[in-house]
Amino acid sequence: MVREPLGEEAAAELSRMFKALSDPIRLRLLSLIASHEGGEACVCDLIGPFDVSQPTISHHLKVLREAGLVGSERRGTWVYYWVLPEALAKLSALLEIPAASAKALA
Amino acid sequence: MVREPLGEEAAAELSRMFKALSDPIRLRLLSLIASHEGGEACVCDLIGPFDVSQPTISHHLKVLREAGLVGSERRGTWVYYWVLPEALAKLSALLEIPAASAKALA
DNA sequence: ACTCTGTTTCGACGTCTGTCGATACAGTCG
DNA sequence: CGACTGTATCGACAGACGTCGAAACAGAGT
Repeated sequence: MVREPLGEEAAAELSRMFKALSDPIRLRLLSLIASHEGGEACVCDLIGPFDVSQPTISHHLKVLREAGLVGSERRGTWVYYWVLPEALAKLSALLEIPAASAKALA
Repeated sequence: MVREPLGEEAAAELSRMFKALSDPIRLRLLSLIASHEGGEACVCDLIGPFDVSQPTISHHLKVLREAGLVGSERRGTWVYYWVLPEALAKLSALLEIPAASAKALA
């Protein structure tokens, strides 16, 4: 991000990912999934902690999935979600500002 | 994010920052500022690269500023913006998923 | 003081987003 | 097959968001 001014297409794709993270419920969902034992969680584990309805949680999970941040799979009765680490790593790397680039050190 | 399930307040604050990054123009603005010589840029440097009006750019800069991602200061005729590295570092660290936590390695 | 340039604020408009209840779909177990 | 549980989709609605043109504000220079 510091080296190149970030082209239009790249910015569009990245902004879609960040948009998925721009809701407090989705952030908490992601951290619940990531911190869940085995690295994955069933939808039924994700409804309890929130005050919103089940369809709303389902909607948020869909947003996370379509942003490429989580994967999902049905196994029998339940649907499991897990985090896709490459996606988060991509965003994390983008936000790393080399200390030498900070204004204070210029 | 992997260790603790991310409390409501923390999620709310972080989601505000991610929301500021959820627009392609704001992402490009941020990278333009970060990659600009000296680590800061004048608003007049930030208008040219975009197809939107100047008030719209000003609006986006305000969003970035209120999210705590950039600082700004008027010096004479021009207003300068710079990135606040601590804020980006905070988000970057949040998104770092230890490899051992990935589902594939569980 | 006046004007000119750079920047922000204001008011309005159409679109997108989060939420809900109701409903449909998927699998399991009698 | 039929009922039951878990999950996704649909349709609707209120509120938030990105954008614009017009207007206000801030400094610099004449």
